[in-house]
Amino acid sequence: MERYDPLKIEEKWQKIWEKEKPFKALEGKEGDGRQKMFIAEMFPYPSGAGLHVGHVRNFTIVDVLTRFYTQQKCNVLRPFGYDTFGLPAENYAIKTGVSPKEATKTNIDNFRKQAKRLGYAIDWDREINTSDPDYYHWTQWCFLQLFKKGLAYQKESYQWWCPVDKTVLANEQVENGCCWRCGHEVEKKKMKQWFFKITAYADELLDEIDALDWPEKIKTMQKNWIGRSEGAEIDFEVAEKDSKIKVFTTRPDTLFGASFLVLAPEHPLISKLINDNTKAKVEEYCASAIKKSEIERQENKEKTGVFTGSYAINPATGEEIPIWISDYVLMGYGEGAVMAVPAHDERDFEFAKKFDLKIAKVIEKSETIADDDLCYHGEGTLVNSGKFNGMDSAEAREEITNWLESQKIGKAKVTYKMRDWLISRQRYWGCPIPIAYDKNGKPHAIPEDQLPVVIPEVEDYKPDDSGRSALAKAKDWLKVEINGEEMTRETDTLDGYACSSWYLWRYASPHDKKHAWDQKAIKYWAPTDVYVGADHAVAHLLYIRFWCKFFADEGYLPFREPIKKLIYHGYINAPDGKKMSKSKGNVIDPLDVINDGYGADTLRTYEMFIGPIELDAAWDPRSVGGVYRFLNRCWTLCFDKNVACKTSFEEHPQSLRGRSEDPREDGRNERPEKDRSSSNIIIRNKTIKKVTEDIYNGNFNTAVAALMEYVNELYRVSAEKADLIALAKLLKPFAPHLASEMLESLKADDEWPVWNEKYLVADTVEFVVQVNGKLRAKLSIDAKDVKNEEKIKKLALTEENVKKYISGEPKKIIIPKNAKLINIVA
RNA sequence: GCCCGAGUGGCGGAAUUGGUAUACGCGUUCGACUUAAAAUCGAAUGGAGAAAUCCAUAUGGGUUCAAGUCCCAUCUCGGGCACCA
Repeated sequence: MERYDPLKIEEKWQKIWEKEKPFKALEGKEGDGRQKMFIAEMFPYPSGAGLHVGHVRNFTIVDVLTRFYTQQKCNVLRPFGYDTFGLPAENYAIKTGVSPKEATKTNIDNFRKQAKRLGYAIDWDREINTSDPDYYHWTQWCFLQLFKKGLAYQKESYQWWCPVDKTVLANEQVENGCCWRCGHEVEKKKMKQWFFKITAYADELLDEIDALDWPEKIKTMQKNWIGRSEGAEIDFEVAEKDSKIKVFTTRPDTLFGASFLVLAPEHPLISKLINDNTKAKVEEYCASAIKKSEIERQENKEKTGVFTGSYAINPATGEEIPIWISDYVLMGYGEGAVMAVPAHDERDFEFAKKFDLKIAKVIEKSETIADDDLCYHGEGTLVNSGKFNGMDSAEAREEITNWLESQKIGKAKVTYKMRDWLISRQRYWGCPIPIAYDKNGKPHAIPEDQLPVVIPEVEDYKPDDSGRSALAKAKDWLKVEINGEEMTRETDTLDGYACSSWYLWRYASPHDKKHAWDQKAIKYWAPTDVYVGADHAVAHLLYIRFWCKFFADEGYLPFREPIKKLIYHGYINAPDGKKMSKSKGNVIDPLDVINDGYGADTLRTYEMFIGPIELDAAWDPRSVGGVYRFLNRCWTLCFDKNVACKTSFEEHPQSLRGRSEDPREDGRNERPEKDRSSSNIIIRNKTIKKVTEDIYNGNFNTAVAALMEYVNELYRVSAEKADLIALAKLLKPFAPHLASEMLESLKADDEWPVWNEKYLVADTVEFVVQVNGKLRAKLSIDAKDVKNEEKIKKLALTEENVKKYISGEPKKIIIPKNAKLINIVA
């Protein structure tokens, strides 16, 4: 027998797949009648380091599903692409002078080569690359659609600015007050920037989460991120001045207890509220608060603030209340101003204590609540609240809101934590925003027939502190004529997340020169049936939902949710459980694992076996060896005739067909192999069922375990040809090269096998006998008697070891429907 | 602080959703083959005990004929959010 040589057989099959393209998605009529499946991973950023084990986990999950559905004769679209804009390529360019375009090409070539080495069932004719002008042409087109509808707009405001990468960042890209890319502390900078109005879809994004087949964890994170709060907007008149301050509160029921107002330091009305006495102090406070970094704010949560010198009038009590400024009030949320109710809000309470402000109790908690805190923020009964006294707080929220509305000084309002999506980046290596400015600085869309706006080559990629990207250095490129008018191009590029907010739809018609996506193709393929990834729980997965809803509204998409099922997997860590990183020197290179002689099949199968897919897992080199042993045993079973098929194939012509699971009802039951064979049918059918269901449910680790059990069992009972065929078919999604080799030698196709329920039951069934819930005996019951409770009871009660624990008549005997078990209560 | 998860052998992890706890793999031990080693094959492997049996799913209670699974409290770890009014 030839020994298992993964490197040799993998090369052989990869050559065949390269030539025959068996994974090409069928178009139009060819695919008719088959169920379509669109499966994709979150496309990778092709780094210079090549694939890492995390990519392999990601891509292998997709591959297992792709092959599983392909073997079931579905028409599967499994494309591949590269998310290529971004800082690493640009920083590499700054360091080495190699253009990002060139570096990207090298990296893509390497990624493609490595992905092919892993034997992935990819339709390579559908590759996309976000930095290809043929692609970003349509990213710019998408931008213009949003711009036309007013959903892409400019706003001057304070934004997170990374002083190292010299660009602004979206809220989602600031982690613990630091830049998500370089880790440096971010600063606030006031700039005019482009935004996408994602908040216009806040309600729909929230409402449709529940129906998605996504992990609960992600759904909860998105809900929290959107952060919907219901409450009221209330106008407070400023005393002796002709202006109003709007506040947002979720507790209008506490209005009578509002004893001062607090504004955010960025609040636009501040300049009107100060007087000669307070001016200097207020201006100093605001300037320093705005300058504070997020980390400084987090470290020092002690309340600070300053009095403006003005008073507002509480519309409920008519009382004059002081207006303060504090950085605990955020300009970006609600109205950037709050009515402070220190008796019933922790933060207002702290502030009032510190600055010795009035605390007025308006909610009486019920006596059953043991809460001695001076500040009570729960529900209760209204007191000191005029005509609302005695009312329940929940009811009072509605009643007071109604009263405010009748007085035209307030109304019910819903507010979200989510802000609009900041998309401007002051970087070179990104999709240029297709906008130009006229002499007056007014933005105009670049006409669609002038797209794409191609990234110009520049000498120096380095950004500076000007707040403009390196594109500003391409002087000729900056000038553009629109409708005969000379204009200057926008030099900001789009956040990379914009490029990945529509790429799934591009896969439907990746080479379309006239449209972002072809209507017929998108109708057939989308939405994505299964999407696999890690990370990006909020940002990417929220943005793509937002664009989907927008383009559905515009009539370009026939669905409102882009992803039916989401598989969100954990990371693979180093053997010590720590994150793999170059600096720690604990990185496992998947290509090394392959080339060490284990091969791609072992690597793939190991990563599916490593643990539950949603959990992080630590790399264990010894377990890799265990999986290799398993595949080796499969090989031996199939190709070493001394182990496998001790009875030669020719004696069982009926099982040569491989598909029949009913070979023994033809009068040949007298054969001595009868017993062996019937036990083979049972384990074979059990395994087919288990593996099929596990893959459906994403339990890849137990699917592999079931295959291992099957192989162990086949070593014990010795395999029939039908066993080997079933094994190879079930193994193919995980170890496609080995399985192909086996199927070729067995002269079988790879159609997914089907189990037959009637073969799942053996002739005799083992019953467990419990006394008071403790295992005391086991019975062997004839399959035909499993429903015969009287017989089972009788048999159980005659067991010596059962009698021992029973004195007299049993009180109760329970035989559950769904378990082979009898429990005697003595 | 708030909101989610999760705690099972020496290790990674199974357990039909309330029904035989520890599948599968790793590791360890013994045996076969070999001059020898590797590879491979076979056996054993939660703890205590000679055995019957008893004790074990983070801890303490509870519900149930029956709890890893459900309920209450506590502890520990991981993740997310974090002055969002």
